[in-house]
Amino acid sequence: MASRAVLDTTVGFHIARAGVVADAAFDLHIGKPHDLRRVDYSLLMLVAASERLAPKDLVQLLSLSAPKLSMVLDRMQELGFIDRAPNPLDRRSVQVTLTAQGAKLARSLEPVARRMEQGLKKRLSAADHAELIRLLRKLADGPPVKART
Amino acid sequence: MASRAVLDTTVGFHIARAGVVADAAFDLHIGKPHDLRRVDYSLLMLVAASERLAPKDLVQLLSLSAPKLSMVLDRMQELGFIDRAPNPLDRRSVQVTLTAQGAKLARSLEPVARRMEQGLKKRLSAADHAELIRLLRKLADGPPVKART
DNA sequence: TATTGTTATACTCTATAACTATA
DNA sequence: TATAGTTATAGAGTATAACAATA
Repeated sequence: MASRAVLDTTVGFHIARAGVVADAAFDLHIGKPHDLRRVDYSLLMLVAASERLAPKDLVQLLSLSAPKLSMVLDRMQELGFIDRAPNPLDRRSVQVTLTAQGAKLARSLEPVARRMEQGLKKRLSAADHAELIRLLRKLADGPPVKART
Repeated sequence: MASRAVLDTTVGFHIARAGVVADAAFDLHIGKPHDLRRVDYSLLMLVAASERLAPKDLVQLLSLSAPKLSMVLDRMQELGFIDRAPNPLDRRSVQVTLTAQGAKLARSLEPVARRMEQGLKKRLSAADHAELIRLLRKLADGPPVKART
């Protein structure tokens, strides 16, 4: 039997495997109980943290295509969690804000999210948890992948 | 502006963001040049490492549904990279093996995969890279998420 | 009756292009 | 002409259930 050395040292493979666990934790604590998808939750928390964001910003922050974001915003608006209003300074642009209901939901999800992370402490110590996030951020925020100039 | 403390300490959010970078590196080095999807590549390398695996094993290792795996195996078989044969000890079960062509491809992808990981060294030092994989494995292989008994 | 694997189906996600309105 | 956002469409991924073969 050949070695699994290659796959075992491939970061992407392990990110995908860890993602399965993180997704299960999300579904258990947030997705199922609150009927939210990962992208709904992330969008909600990002708008909560920034007060108002343009779709363009959210496309960047969530790594979504513009069309997909439009659909997510449609759903979140129908659910009454967000509002869309034209930006008075540039009427091409839209300002996304939370409704009172959306802000209430975001606040109520904060302790839920903390419980979710606590649940992962069965697998990762607090130090491991912090270090994992530090390394994931370093990978995500580093210089672009291609651009071999 | 409210704080992003919650999202910033949510492992799943950072796994998703890092996954974007890892996926871009995969597409650049392996996906585009060799016309392989992530699941094709992982399957190829897993079968190469184990000589023969049952679909049941691959479902577990790749976190796929059984129907999706069937479709992946169909495609990889049509491309001539794998064979399927009934297990003589239990004819319900199937043995998946690499063809000569599949084994050749797997070997040729080893240096490519190493180059891909080298490319990530612009973002992560060698020590960071190893530590990140250690923590991701710990998260992926820990005790089940639910089972609150 | 249970297990392995496949086929069928519907639903969601993703990527691209075309379109509207504003600048 | 360029940009922000939406709509339309087609392709790929995902989940569920129904099925066939074997144990």
